[in-house]
Amino acid sequence: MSLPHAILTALLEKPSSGLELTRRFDRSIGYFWSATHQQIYRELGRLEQAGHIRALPAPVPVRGQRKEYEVLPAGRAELTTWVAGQEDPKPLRAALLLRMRAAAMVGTTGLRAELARHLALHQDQLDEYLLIETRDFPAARRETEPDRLRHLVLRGGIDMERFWVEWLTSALSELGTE
Amino acid sequence: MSLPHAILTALLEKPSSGLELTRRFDRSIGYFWSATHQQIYRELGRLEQAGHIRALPAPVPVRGQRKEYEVLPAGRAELTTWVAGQEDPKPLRAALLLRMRAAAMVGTTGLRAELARHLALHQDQLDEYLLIETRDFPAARRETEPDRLRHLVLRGGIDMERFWVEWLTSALSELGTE
DNA sequence: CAGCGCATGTAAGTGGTTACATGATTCA
DNA sequence: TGAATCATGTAACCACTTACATGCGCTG
Repeated sequence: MSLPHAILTALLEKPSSGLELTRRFDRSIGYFWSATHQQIYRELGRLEQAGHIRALPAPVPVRGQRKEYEVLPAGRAELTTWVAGQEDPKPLRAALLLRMRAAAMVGTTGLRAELARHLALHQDQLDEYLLIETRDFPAARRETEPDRLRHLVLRGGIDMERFWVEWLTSALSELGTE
Repeated sequence: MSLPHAILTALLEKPSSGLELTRRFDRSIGYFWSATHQQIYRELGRLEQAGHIRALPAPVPVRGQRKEYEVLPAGRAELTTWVAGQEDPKPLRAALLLRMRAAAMVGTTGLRAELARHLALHQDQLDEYLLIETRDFPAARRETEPDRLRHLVLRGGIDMERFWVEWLTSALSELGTE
């Protein structure tokens, strides 16, 4: 039940339309909670139904017409409650690790290429995060609490990508060139 | 579409019944691809249907009677093909990071406790993995390729937990005691 | 033979993915 | 005015989760 709270957070940061949200999920929010536009529209409907958000007054509500949403007090309250809640970490779900374990039984044919491909992808992602860090969080901007929190989140993404880059590098070197 | 391949791998390592598989998923396999017994039974049915596995001959096939499965050549071939396949890494899905980002908007009340709780959980998991490592992968057992691969997988789990422990530690210290 | 644990299943609900549909706006 | 793009949505499907159902075998 995290998507609605992801949307509430995004809308608190800045009121947006469905498509704007989709783009912001593709960029920042989606780095730790991705969502497609179909999910987002469905959830926007539910949140409006529940009285957590509302569409800003528009002349005529027609399909295809841009609709901007903002968070209502009830929505902010809901999010505040959720922040204080508990949820156990989900066990890791890594198909690549599974592939490697399977390779232990049926041979490593084709595995190396996939490891190298993932290494490149994670390296790219890491570079992108580091770019965002220098752009959005220069030393001067790490003063206020909200900024420190958002920076911590980004640090999480950065360190996660570092983990993958290091693990993949060592895996490739251990597998050798064959 | 990874669950059937997880099951094929497990059954290649050792033919098992549904419940045995469930237990093994709770232990080793589930550390990177978890599954409940309901998923496993359903998938066993599909795999048998597809001719990838078969139930070992039993006197009378009755409900409630233990059924042992083994992998057929077609199943091994399917797994071999899958190992050589490609699949992009799924974006991270971490509710805790989302909570922190939400906290940047509505305040950190209750957040610290949850971070501390997760830290303890990840620390425990890390300890368990390290125990498994010393037990199952002493230096002497890292010779053969299958063992080296399985050890790499475990190393992935270990380093992932280390990442969380380190990130949570630094997050807690940065948040202060308040 | 009652109760409990083992083992295999069924059913309903939820969240996420993929494919497609439709209206509005802009611009060549 | 036709095509491309923006924007909002519907529908079908699939994997996973949660709750429950049923049968076997052992033990007190």
